[in-house]
Amino acid sequence: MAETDPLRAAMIEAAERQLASSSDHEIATRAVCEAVGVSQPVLYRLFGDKRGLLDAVADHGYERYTALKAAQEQTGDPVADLHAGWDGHMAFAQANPALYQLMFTPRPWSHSTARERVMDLLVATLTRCAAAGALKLEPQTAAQLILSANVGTALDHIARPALFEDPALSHRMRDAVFSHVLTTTPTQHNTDPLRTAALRLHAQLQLGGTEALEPVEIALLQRWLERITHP
Amino acid sequence: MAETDPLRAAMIEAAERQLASSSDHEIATRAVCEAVGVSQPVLYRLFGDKRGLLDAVADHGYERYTALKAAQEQTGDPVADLHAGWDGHMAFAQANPALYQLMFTPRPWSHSTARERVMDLLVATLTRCAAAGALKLEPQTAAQLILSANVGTALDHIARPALFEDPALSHRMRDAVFSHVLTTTPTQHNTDPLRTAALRLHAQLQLGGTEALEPVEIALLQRWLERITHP
DNA sequence: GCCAGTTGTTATCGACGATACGGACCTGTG
DNA sequence: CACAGGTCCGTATCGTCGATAACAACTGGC
Repeated sequence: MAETDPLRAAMIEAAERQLASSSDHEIATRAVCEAVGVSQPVLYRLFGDKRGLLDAVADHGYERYTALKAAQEQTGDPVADLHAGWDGHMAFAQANPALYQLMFTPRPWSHSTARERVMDLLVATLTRCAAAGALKLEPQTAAQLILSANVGTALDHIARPALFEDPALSHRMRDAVFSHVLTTTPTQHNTDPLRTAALRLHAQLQLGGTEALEPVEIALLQRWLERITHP
Repeated sequence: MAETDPLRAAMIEAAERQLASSSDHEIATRAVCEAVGVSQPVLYRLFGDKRGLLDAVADHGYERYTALKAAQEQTGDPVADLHAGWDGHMAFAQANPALYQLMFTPRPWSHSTARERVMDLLVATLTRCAAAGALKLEPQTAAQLILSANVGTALDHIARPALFEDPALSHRMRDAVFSHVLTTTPTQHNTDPLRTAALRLHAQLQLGGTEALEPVEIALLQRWLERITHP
């Protein structure tokens, strides 16, 4: 899964540098090739396309994104991790605005999986929240809400960077979405207790599994729990 | 303010058509000129730049946006109008995905005022909500929150258009933000009543003004109210 | 040793954004 | 009517870009 071809990695990093320093958030294949001392056909053999190069840059951005997150998450309290995750997302957008737009802005032909992988990261944290009984929704739905709000806020901040100086707006949005997604107190059952219990068990199974049941039985049980929690 | 030059308008519409039908959300100045039967230098004299043309297309998209909104708002209940505004925004994004991205995605060199004007429209509706005592925040802050969430959700839907078929996600986001911005019931004072009253008076003055005070006095009063409502 | 696959080069193509230049057209003045 | 000034548009062209064809050098396995 890691990058093995050093030339490929060098071109990706050169493209990323050029993307960050270009005024119009664009890159030129020629300049990328010059920066690493090879000729154009090399790029097209490695990435197939300029789009392929951009996809690789976006996927590489995901590595940087996870590196930034791995340094701050997993404090034991999944809800606290969730808050830190939101702020880390905003910090990443501020530090790499062009790369951020490449990763999170829709491109019609993109084959990059960066956004999906960020979603998976978020779903993992949310599943831990659900296991603690702190989640009102299914992790998948909650993740879509949180990520959309996070991206929308970050893009607004990128358009007017002065907003980054005052985190009030970002925190307001964060609280608005989180209060709609999380239970006010971890052990409170302010909705249907059956549904809450089912969500919690589903998350626990997702995280740790169990030795008491066969894998097939677990799979069926999970589908039953989804039928309880979904409609 | 309206478009007077028919040639300019024709080029904008041609560019918009080409933008909507292009697979990569790009336009070619040559093709736009061919579509209206003129040559390239005409475009550069009218718009100065390709960026200028795109800015004009974005601003023209704002006209279409307001036309869609004027047909459905102003039902007397400003909160209902606010809900319809959110759904109308999503419908606009679904109907014109490429134009939507041009209008609401950050472009480093853009001089388009489309997003600011959409903000102004939203602030106007929110001011009516504040006048009805239904707003917990200043209209400006609430508008930033709502617009960012709306854009984030719309971009997510554009990236995966299947989401448009089920409005559940969009409505969940809408409720999350609105419940953070609006009072649960219009006459309820669930926060500092002084602050709420000040917000309400500020909005009323913003909307209708008064004959009882001189303009200078009103201006000073508004500044006092802002000092009350702000921290 | 040789052949196939890999890896890189040079040279080139077509499309694009942008511009220099010249000519047609209108307009007002004598 | 003739003519000068400005406005408006087309022709031709430049430099850059993404992409590819054709060819050359290296490598490993039988």
